Amino acid sequence: MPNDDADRLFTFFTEIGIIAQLSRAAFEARLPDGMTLPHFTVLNHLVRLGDGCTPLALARAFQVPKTSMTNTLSGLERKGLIRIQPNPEDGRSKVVTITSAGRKFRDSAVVAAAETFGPMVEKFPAGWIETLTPQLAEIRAVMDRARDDGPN
Amino acid sequence: MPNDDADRLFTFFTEIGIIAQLSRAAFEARLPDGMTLPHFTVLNHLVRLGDGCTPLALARAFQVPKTSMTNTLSGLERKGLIRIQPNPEDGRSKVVTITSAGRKFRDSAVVAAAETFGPMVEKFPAGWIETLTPQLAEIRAVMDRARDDGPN
DNA sequence: TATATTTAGTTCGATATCGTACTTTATTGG
DNA sequence: CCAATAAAGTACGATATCGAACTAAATATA
Repeated sequence: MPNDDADRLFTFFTEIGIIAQLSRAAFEARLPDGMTLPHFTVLNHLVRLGDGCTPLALARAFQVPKTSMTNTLSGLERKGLIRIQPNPEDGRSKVVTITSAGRKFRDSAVVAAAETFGPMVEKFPAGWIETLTPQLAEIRAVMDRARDDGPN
Repeated sequence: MPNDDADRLFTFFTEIGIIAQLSRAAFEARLPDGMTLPHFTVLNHLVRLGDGCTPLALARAFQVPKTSMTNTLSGLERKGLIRIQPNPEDGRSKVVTITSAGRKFRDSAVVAAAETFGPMVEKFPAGWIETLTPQLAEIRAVMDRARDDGPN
């Protein structure tokens, strides 16, 4: 790879990183007390894609180590936003379900997100989000595959 | 903001966040021992934009709290990759300079980056990086401005 | 000039992240 | 059926991140 290509790539990932950091900080600033973005993200996933998945499935969905997911889930359970129960179909694993308090919290966080990002998005050029998102999704998919191939 | 818009926004930032996470993990896996992405990013900044800036300037450049920058810099100094000296022009502040070991390290990390991202980028659709990067930069600029306006 | 305010940096404490190693349960191969 | 291996989850330790409060130095104000 020529050096210029490396530079461009690096710039690209740097922009991605800074946007991720800024959006996370902006969103978390609106969240109550000890709640973090991962907490909300998990609740959102449970609402949108359904209950009853295992901790490991969640860890894979968000590309985090399972120890990180253990920590996130225990925080949510401590706050009464989810329940973690033994999996009747597999003694090794558990099943995560969202509580009604969890649903309520998620809904109010969606409102918070709207308030955080609403004023911002009005200033983005029209249609960018719609065209960028699928492109980013594809880039993500490529990176996922590269990762699955393992480090060669 | 309608709910659909909120959803789209959320999806967008989620993709951004996952790409940031994947790229960081892929890159750090190539870095020796205790080196992190922020370590490299600071060295890269010193090489590309020049030596002799203050810790606070670096913290602002990367949008991190100054306490985080203190930690990053002390790690780099411990490894002999930078020097931190008193600022002769301002008794409160310090001046950061990169050592030759730091330069050498940065150069080899650039190679590592090329090896990490080279095989990946070949699989991205041609030209995407070139068109996406300026768009992301503009989105980032909008978010920066929104942040500077402060919480209203 | 004397005091108040602002600025740069650090220290400290709380929490997040994540790798390693472990326990428990399932699955596989003989 | 039994041993070997794999898989799910957790405990633990190391480090990163970051907010609050602090110190020291510079600047503003009276």
